Amino acid sequence: LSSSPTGPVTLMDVAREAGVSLATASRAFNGSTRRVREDLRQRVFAAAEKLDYSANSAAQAMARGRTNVVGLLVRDIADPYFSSIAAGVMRAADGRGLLVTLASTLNDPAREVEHLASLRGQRCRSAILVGSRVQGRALEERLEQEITAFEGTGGRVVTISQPRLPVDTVVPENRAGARSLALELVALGYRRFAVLAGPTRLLASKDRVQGFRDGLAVAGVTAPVVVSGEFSRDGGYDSMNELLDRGNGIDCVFAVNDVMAVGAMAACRQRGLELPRDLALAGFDDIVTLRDVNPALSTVRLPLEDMGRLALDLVESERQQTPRVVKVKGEVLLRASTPRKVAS
Amino acid sequence: LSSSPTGPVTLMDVAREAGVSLATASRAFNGSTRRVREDLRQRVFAAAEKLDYSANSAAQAMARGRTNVVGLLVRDIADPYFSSIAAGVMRAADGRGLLVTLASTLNDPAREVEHLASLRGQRCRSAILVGSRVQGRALEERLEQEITAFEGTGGRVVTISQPRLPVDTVVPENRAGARSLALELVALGYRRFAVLAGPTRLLASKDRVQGFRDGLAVAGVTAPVVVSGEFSRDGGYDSMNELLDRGNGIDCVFAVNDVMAVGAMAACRQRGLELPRDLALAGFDDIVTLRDVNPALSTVRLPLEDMGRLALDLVESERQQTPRVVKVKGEVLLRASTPRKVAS
DNA sequence: TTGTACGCGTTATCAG
DNA sequence: CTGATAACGCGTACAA
Repeated sequence: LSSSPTGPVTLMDVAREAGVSLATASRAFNGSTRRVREDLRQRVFAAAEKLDYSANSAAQAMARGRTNVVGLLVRDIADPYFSSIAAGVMRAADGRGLLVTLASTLNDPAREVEHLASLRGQRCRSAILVGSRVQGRALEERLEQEITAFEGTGGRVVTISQPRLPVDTVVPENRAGARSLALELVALGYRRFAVLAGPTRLLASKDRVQGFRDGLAVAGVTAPVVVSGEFSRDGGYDSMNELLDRGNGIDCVFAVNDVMAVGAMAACRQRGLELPRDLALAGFDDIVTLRDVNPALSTVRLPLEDMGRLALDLVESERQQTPRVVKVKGEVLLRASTPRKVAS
Repeated sequence: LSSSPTGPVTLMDVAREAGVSLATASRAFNGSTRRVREDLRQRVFAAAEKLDYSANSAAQAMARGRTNVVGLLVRDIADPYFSSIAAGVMRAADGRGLLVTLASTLNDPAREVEHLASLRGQRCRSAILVGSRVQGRALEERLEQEITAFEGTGGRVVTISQPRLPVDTVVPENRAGARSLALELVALGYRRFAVLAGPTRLLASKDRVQGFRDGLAVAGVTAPVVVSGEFSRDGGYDSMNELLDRGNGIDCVFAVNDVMAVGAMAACRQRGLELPRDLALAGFDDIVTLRDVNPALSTVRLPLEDMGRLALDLVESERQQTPRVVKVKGEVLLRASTPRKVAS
């Protein structure tokens, strides 16, 4: 070989090997419109191939002022809600030749800000924040400030959540979905409802509870008993236990998300309650896990993967004057966990 | 303010604001051992805070020759096996102040190579390849070549899989685990086994099948019927259907991983077969999903999150002369899906 | 201890 | 269409 393996091979090496200038080599790869003579172009490619050249994207990032990586902030990648969305984002990113760097906030809004700052340092071209916004003006302000800083470096931000931030947002229709669900459950014959809610500060939870309440009110049914807990499987498990301990004559439970519902099922199972004979149960999201849960769980379906793709499309599209909002409908799915109620 | 918002604020801006030289500002942040006078140090930090400075990591990467991002290659982030490992990696990375960029190979070994090349371009400090190696010398050679190139840029590589590549590896004891499982199942009274295997080229599948075979042989039990399919839920579903169509008198099925087992359960359910009454079933991995599957599925537990952490520790530790192998034991977990068999 | 100056690998600008 | 050459933001010998 003409070059000894002294560190990584650079574009300069390729240029030398091809007998062209650095500039020409650069243009051969990413010159706007074919402005390089074909034979030279070929020579450059051949040289690159031979030397096993791989462009240093850090250097490109510096020269261009932007990377081709998009940052993805989720609460917990092991949660199927987030991992499905992540899969959607990654698939879309892949199609555009973008890289995805992932960070988990682990339920801590402060970490969300920290990580976003870190992504800013990386000069990510864009960031996708997924997960419910929380109440609290102080937190929100800190985040807004960081978003401004992020955008100041030329990056774009989008969220998948409630439209509380001045950025493009993919919004699941939590309220409307929960409302529809309530109506359908009433139509099935249920009358005494309970809701397993998440933390009160979580807006997604709040919206779903409210929507469910609305639906019941419209149907003229007694307001539900509400138990609050963590927005997780264990939260659902604990809340269901708490509910059962109280021992009121509930006939249908709505858990504000599927992971909670699934935890609630475990609680029932453990206490010898049989679903849906002894109690009906519904969730929200339609996470993939549900395919394998018994009895099949009624829920409000959100197109998780699509939402991820949508978010990436948004963040890669031309910036608009005012923040866009893409609403995503929830589809009520009635399954075995909420059969039509027979006259009691 | 003293600076107008002309693009991102650089270290230069901070230095100017603090009234020190660029070098001093740089050292204040990452000078090896306190070589900067305390008061200057404070001034620099104050200025950085005021200007909301965030170091441009692309520039740092160039100056240093390495990034603080580790690449993570998985088959599919929506698969709980991979998302649990990813969670472990990310948690560990977080503790070290590292960023994680994630890529999915989507079952295509060629994409694995492509993505690794892409990570090389990013000058990732390290890459973690998770997912079973496949048979095929050509693919392996291409991958080895790319690994060499990756390491040529100063990066480190580790795999979580079979130790086929000349890099540090976290190795689940597939064979021993499956062997133990077989022995325990025989001890429970089962005699006529079937195995739902993955693609024959997948080494993890191959090892597990072989281990299971070994166990049965040791116990003097007839060799199992083997059905091969995809290494996924749908693969398990299809394979189980195929098995049931054949209609031989199997009393216990071993699916080589949990997602396949879960697919197999769905197939049984759909055909009106009741587990474990009509058939016993066991899987491998102990993915989190299993918590919510009914009946509880017997399996061989792998400490997925720990494996992710282990991999990161390995890849961030001092490089050794010869590739290290960290073996991870599988723990047989007998649950409701494989009850002690009553005399038939 | 602090400051000056150079280099990292690319892109982009401006002459040829 | 091609080739010098100046940025890009930071780390770090080297000099003071």
